[in-house]
Amino acid sequence: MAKSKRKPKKASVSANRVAELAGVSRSAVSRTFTDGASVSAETRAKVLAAAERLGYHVNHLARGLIHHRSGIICLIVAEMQTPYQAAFVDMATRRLQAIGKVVMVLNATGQPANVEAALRQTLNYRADATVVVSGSPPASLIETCIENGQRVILINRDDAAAGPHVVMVDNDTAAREAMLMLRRAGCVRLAVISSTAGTPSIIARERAFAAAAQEQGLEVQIVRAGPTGYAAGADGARQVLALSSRPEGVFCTTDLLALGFMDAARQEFCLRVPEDLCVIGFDDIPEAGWLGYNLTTFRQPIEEIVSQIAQILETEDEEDTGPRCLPVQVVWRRTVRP
Amino acid sequence: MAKSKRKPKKASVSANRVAELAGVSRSAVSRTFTDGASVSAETRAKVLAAAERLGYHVNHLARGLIHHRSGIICLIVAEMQTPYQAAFVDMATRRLQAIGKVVMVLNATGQPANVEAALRQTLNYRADATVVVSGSPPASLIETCIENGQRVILINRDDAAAGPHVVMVDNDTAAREAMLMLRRAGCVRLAVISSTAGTPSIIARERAFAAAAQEQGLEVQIVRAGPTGYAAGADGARQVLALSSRPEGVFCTTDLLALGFMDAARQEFCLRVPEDLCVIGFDDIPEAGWLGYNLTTFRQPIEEIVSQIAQILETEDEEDTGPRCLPVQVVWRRTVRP
DNA sequence: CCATCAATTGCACAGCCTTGCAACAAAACT
DNA sequence: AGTTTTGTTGCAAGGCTGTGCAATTGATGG
Repeated sequence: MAKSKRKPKKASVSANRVAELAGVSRSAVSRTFTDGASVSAETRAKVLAAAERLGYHVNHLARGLIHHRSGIICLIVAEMQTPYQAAFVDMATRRLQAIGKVVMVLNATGQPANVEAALRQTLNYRADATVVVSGSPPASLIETCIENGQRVILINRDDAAAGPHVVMVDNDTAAREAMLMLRRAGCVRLAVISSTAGTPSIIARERAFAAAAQEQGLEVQIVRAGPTGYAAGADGARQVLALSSRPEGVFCTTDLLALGFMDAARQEFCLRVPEDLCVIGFDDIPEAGWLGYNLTTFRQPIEEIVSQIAQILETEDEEDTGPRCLPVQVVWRRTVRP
Repeated sequence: MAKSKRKPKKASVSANRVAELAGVSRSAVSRTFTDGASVSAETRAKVLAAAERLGYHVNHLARGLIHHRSGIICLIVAEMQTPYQAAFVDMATRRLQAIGKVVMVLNATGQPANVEAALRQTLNYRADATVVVSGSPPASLIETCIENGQRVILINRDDAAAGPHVVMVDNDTAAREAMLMLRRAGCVRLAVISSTAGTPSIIARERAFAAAAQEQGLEVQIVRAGPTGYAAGADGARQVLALSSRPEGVFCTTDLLALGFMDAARQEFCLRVPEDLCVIGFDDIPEAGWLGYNLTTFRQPIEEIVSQIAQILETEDEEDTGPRCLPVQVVWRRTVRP
């Protein structure tokens, strides 16, 4: 009588009905739809015909019940409307579908509690694996996942020590390279435009850039004007360019920050890029290549990251191969003087 | 023996084990996790304690098996990396999670066959409903969905006649309004920059704009330079602005097209917007509000669309309320002279 | 003290599928 | 022809949960 009570509509057609119509046993139907099972061509044909006529589709819920694996991969993600995350989800769904998986997207935007709720769903649906792109899941829940035979794959977040698989990108090398690029362009006063999000990736980029600069005896100003995004980049520009000695070279920890920064620099401070100011981003989102920006940046190897995920999924053994670190590639465009 | 054979890892903990540990029947466990079931506070507490200790999570696969509804909503989408689609998926996952559903994303980018495969998965997992955002599913499969008691919700595609629910946006009124806005800004030579995608929405916008212009006795040039996106917008500009009598007012059927168009117009033809050229877009993606663009456009009411979806899902009766058409709102910025 | 009632609990079945096992038929071989 | 091999097929059990029904319990009222 509760509000959640729904009438079961029309029961969907089951293997029983197909078997009946085809004049074979239910097992035969099952085997027809199971790879590698032993069925004669004749019965197979009969079954397929009957299935087609009735609109039968194997119930993956029941199948998952038996196999202890549902074929579902959970993707825990937040801020999905940002270009980088969107591109990632796009690529991931495509690749994982190609290897016969299906992706359940759990949006963990907002409170950290949402990550926990998302991870719970993962367990409820007996997902084959969980890919965490955003947010930091509580260690206890990760443990539960693993104890239940589930795999957890962390992308660009090395905080959780052992257990889950980790795929990350070589933020350090990239950030150091960025510093050298600005240095070679003749920039002396440097700044990092970053965000208050404080994700492992962003922190790593800030730190590595600052460390590299310090080794050269250069001072770096770090500005975090808000949550990662265009607006924070623009605000960062307003903070940093109003100073008497404005920076000549800027490393933005995200492309979106870089684009906001450049727009504010040009519109509100009448600065030219790269003549007055060199800018480097990170991610290589599509917008970075637009005519108005031509942002020099580092390409996140999304395809490779997803390939690593696919590879982990297809590997039998639970060997902890340690974190996999992928190189990033610099994309030269026109916001840094050569 | 097939390659797909996997060892079932560790069997996850079932209600049986919890019942055992708590010293109650398995039914008690089940009822503890069922809303509105009759359990004493005492046993409930015992069960919860045992469940916590064992890391038990209700198996939604088995639950779905009984209820004939899995709690899964399938979202069939393509080109997910584009800002509009990404924003839609973001909003949809958030809202649907809030009403206790979980979203399975099926990427139908590429061949039309992919849509069919996606719709099959929908049936395999006994989804409560399927939301089609991209692609045109074959009518026969939609029929199968409905026969199996599943709901199909089409967004911005009115092609399928009866049966599924349809939520769409008032493209016609918006496009006519766009025409009037350009007219009032004093533009006489008009153009529509569109794409070769040929989705119902885009076609509707083209047609309505052209019809409105014709009523005023104005000629309109329609250019489709490629698949919907930034590049096609820039190419459209190259085609249309190279002519001797270039248009003064341009309606782009998508913001992404508009941004590409504007960039090419400014960079490659040294035209000023809106002094030399007025531009109107459609969607109101975040990029449209960036400082360098300030694009006047029409806001797609994403929240309202998703609200409609939620409302359909929460309605008991399968009454076909006919297509729901939502108004779009004009967002005045600075690419059209007032 | 007994009857009545409500609340709780356990049993057993249903829901849909996969698969080991055994039975079976046909084909291949000696 | 008899025997072994190979390939099919059906039976039945198992996986996990929700729920109708009946039974039990405790409380309430006369």
